[in-house]
Amino acid sequence: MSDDVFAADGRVIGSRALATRRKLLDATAKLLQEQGILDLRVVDISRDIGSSPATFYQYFNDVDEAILELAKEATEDEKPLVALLRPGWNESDGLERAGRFVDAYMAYWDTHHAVLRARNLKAEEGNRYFRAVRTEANLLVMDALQAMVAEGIAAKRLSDSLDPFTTAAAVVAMCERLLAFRPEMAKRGANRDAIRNTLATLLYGALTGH
Amino acid sequence: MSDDVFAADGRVIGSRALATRRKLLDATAKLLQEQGILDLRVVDISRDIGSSPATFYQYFNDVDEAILELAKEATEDEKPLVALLRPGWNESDGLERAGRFVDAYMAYWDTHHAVLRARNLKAEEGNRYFRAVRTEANLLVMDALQAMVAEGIAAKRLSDSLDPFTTAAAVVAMCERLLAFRPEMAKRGANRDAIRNTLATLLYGALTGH
DNA sequence: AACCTTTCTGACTCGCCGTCAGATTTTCGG
DNA sequence: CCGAAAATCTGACGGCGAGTCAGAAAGGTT
Repeated sequence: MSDDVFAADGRVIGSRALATRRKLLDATAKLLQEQGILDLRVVDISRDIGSSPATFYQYFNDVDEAILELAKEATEDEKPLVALLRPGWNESDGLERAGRFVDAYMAYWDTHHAVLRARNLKAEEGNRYFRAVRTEANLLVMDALQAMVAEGIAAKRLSDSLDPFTTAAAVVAMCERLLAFRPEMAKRGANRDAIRNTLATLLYGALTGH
Repeated sequence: MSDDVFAADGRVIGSRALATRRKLLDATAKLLQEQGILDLRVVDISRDIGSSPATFYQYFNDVDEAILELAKEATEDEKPLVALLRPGWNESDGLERAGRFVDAYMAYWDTHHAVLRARNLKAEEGNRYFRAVRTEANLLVMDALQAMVAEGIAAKRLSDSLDPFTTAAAVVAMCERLLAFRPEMAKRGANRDAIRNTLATLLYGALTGH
């Protein structure tokens, strides 16, 4: 296993090329945020770094491949969130623990909003690579959630008609959707605190039965 | 308000043209299901009805406009679901009522799966018309859900840290996501009954506090 | 049948994608 | 510091589907 980075044709690239590749990725992230994924053309990304489309294709087979790389980078930042999901929310400070998790998840989404929405969009479209990255990221959180649900069922705090995997998927669905839609929900009167507290209360309820 | 149907250039169309338009819509729905929204080209839709691309553009400015029409038709079938969402789930048959709603919602998604996913995809992409159709459809259900949440809070069964609108959005998010993902979740071991019962239990819990 | 309206389509232009041959820049042994 | 080899970059081109338009075909009316 090496840390070598490859060009689109498979060869290992040197430091100059690596810098060019990095510039392309940064430009992709920037344009993704500024003008959305639909108007993201290779010619624009290339122009942004003062280069030609052919250069882009030296490093990525298409725009999706660049976005996929950004999505993988974002997944790294999700890993620390799992530490906040440990059994024990049924104790007296459970609701506060739920709130801390929601805060961290919101901060994560704020940082990577454009890339995460693009990732989910591509996954929805059926792109297998984005599906895989998304699933990997979600499973990080879902594994921890499943354990909490299973514990709740074993302790008879939660109904045994709950399937732990499906419950975990539902919880992640709530979180992702409310955070992905936060800007639009604000227009309908749901501000940051309302979302934060509602989400924390719902998570606390679904995971502890209280 | 008339029921006249218009061509892309705004003129009212006759019965022959109406039939052609209908054929184009049906072909669009068929190909949407068969090959997904990404490979849905105007040339294919036209060829499917034995016509030319120019004919398609007589009735729709682009493929999105045809899909939008299909999405509006699907919304009609969602309206009856609201009748299943009435306050009173806190009574002894509450869980059964939740189950009946989930059954109806699952049947609705089974029927319109391809169109609803396409609608949500376009809404995610930021298309304002698809956003509007989706919001209209979701508000049908969310209004009823909000009323149930508000009642639960008033009766002290639910925490007052829940925002009714946000809670309704979260519930819809759970439902849509689990149903949209049902085929993929099945591969990870969550079958139809597991999803049905988990969803009913979670809804019952979030809306009644039990 | 002659004429008018509605509907349909062949053929065209346009813009972006992705490729490739060759130009340019960097690296490195001597 | 030079020249050759390797690495990197790019101008120019072919291809494909979108969308347009002038005129052909079909249908309706008297």
